[in-house]
Amino acid sequence: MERADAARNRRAILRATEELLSTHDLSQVSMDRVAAAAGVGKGTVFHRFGNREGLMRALVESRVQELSDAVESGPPPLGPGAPPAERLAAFFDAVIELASRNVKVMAAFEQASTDRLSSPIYVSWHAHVTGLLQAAAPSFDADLIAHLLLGSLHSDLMLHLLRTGETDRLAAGLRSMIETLLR
Amino acid sequence: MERADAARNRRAILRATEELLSTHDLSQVSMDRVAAAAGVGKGTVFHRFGNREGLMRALVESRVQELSDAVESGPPPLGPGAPPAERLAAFFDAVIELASRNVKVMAAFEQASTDRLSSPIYVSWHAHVTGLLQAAAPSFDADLIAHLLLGSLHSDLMLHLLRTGETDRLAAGLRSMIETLLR
DNA sequence: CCCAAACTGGACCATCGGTCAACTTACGCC
DNA sequence: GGCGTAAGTTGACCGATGGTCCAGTTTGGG
Repeated sequence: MERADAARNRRAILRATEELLSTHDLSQVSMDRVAAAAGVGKGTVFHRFGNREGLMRALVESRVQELSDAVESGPPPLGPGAPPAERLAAFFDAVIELASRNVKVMAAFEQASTDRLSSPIYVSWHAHVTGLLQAAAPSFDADLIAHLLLGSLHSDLMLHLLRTGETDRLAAGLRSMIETLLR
Repeated sequence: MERADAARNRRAILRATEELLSTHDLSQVSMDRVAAAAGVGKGTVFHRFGNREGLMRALVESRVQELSDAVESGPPPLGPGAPPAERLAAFFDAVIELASRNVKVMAAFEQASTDRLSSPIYVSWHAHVTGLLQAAAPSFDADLIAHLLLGSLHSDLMLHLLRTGETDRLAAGLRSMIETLLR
């Protein structure tokens, strides 16, 4: 069980981190500053989240939960039921939308992460895409192509495109690419 | 003009950095250690390369020069002359080969880099791929697709695949993807 | 040979992520 | 309602890092 004050602090820390990320440059958001902004001691932050990576992962996870639910048990075309090709397209649309609304958070996580490809989120997304790809185009090396497609969501590119408000272009481009691949 | 001793130190520093990267974990390769391994003072390293990013970029550039030359003025299919689709395939084969032989260096550069997409190397590769893509498939958003394809070379994925000796799979997968796209 | 410019080295600095031991607080239980 | 204790909190502290600075050394053109 988590004590009430602990839960309150956890939320305060997450909120403060997000706030700092959205108003300051990533390199300016140190653990000290997060603690100060959240109104807690630095020790508390580490006690709660283990390390910087843990903090950022928790932040990403809080933003990603909704999507995971929709994919696992929501209505088609995102959830089960629709043809694989349509689910794929819907999934990438959804992830791009999510990522563009949270670029800073994603970037912070990537930067703090020692092994992106092993993070639970990446693993689950990769498994999902691989599955759909296998169903839609059995002749492909689905596992690999899934990596390639997911690589498009790297925060580098997202930031680059977001700066000029072109995230629609990314969605459209990826969509047409998937379409062409599966034809 | 660069003085003789300065040139000697520059080479020693680059050699030492590479040596350290190949034998130690990336996080263990600090600027102090590089300086010590090269047998020079830390100040010299910074005087020469400005900062960590500059060091790593110089290292990557030294490894990439050969490929750039081959692309600009070497024999087809890598150099000018061959049909765009073939040049594209040849280019990615070459880059993957290069990257797999220098993963550690690439990873170090990416990690030290504040803005990968603006680095001269990325920019020139992106321009090259965009040009070929435009010629081979005018209906695509070449600029964007070029970003997506180049994203496949991220050191994350390269490291992941290299650990199990699967870089051929990457080359093959990317090749089939390009082929499918241009058909 | 001489001297200005280029280069060098390493002590020094601010800052960072992370630890820890002393202290405080919440809450299940009687 | 009080109480004991497990859980939580804190900030001083630590070692390491990237980067600065300047007093001293070296180089090579005139």
